Amino acid sequence: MPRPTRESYGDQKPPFSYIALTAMAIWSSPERMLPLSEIYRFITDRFPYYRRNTQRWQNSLRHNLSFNDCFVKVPRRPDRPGKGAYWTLHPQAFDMFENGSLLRRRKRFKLHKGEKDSLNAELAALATFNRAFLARQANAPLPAANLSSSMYAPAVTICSRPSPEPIEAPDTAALLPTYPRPRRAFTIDALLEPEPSRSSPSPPPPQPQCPLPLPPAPYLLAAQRFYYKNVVDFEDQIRFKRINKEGYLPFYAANGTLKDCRGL
DNA sequence: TGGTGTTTAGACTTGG
DNA sequence: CCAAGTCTAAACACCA
Repeated sequence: MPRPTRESYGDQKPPFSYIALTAMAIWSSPERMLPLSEIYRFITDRFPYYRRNTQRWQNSLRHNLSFNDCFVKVPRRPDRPGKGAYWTLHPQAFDMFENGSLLRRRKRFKLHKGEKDSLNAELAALATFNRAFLARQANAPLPAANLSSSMYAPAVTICSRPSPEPIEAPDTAALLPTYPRPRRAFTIDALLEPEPSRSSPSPPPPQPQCPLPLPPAPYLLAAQRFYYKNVVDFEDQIRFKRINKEGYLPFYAANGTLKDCRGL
């Protein structure tokens, strides 16, 4: 029995749920997040079955994105306006599919209320920041370089393996910025690194000169760390060897991307 | 105005 | 058999 490949489905409906297809699309993207239109494109590119009746399955797919906690909507960067947000997988959802099988999930991925509230608060803060940023930029535009923030889609790079370091459950409280603080590059790295030393011998006390509340709890950094710990290492453990018997994906995760298993 | 996102509802499938 | 998971449809709101 030949291995199922993405090409072998032809016009047949692939044995993947919409959740799995969406996760696959997100997973395959370099930044681990995609706008809705790109998710559509991933699916239609790879599975000819979905090139027809688009209204039906796209409605279902959108339903799944909204309904399932495993998908997280990430606001666009303020300097990259466009239609719709980016979608990513919740960090705890990376192991949602048992042993890499995307046929059926173990169980529904459900956030506890506290977790959901916390996540919503983060995203709401990010959206608020966007609005405040745009309002301020309308008065005094900032150089574009200041916007190379990795907090927004699609600038987060989850696929690149960070330098080896002990990875623990992200302590979001520890990642909260302190106030007041001087203006600095608005990147996660910049926000997390120690305050830059100043050349002046007696630096003035920090002034509350940053009128914008910085977004709290860099959720995306947590996602990045979780990805490194649970997905990148995951590739070394399994390569979907039971692909024929149980219909596992013809892909495996490697270096942050999906590779084709045919020929393994 | 069309694409996007949310919500509800019901039917069907699957696993325990 | 029941609960969980999935699929489909539909209505509606929001926004670029």
